[in-house]
Amino acid sequence: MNSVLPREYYQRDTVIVSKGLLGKFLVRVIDGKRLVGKIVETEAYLPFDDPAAHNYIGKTTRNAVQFGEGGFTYVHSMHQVHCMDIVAETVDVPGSVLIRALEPIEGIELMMENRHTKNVQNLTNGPGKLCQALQITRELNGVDVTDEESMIIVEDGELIVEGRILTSKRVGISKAKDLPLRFSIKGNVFVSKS
DNA sequence: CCCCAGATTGTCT
DNA sequence: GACAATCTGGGGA
Repeated sequence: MNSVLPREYYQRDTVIVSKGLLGKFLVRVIDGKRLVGKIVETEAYLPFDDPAAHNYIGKTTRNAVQFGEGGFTYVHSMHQVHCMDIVAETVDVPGSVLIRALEPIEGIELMMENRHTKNVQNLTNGPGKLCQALQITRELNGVDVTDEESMIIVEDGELIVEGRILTSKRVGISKAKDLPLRFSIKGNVFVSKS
């Protein structure tokens, strides 16, 4: 088993954390069973002056966790679908990293049940899909991913060097849509399509 | 209390 | 590639 990434890992610039989380393992523990996916695609939502970020309108009940310390989950739902971020930086610096796609590693059978499909490439290749596969709902908002006892943790994995990172425009937003803040592992087939 | 926009997905053309 | 499905939080009246 890999070591859990420490708090300090997240207390850095949002873009640095977004790139750094590529190749790391997202672990969801359900009844002692581990569902594991390697993070292959992320997007950065900046702490300030980012009109596409949920923090742009200021602190609200929904986005409050973004204004807290780094290393906690931020789960929200829209269009009857859930999305999960991991909060970066520190108190009152509300940057976050949207987890857009995973490569399934462990617990694939259960992910298939949750997604009602046996197509491995269609299990976790999108922010809403991976939340369904890992049973992530908004009760899991604000979970500490640096605590081994949590139901969601992030474990150390591969270091993806700059040359293997594909940088592109963020997906599915209407504001600040041209900023190059989407990061993925070049050539990985589990990266979301659109 | 009502209205609306939104970090999506699956399906149909 | 277009579009509907249909939920939640925020903001204004």
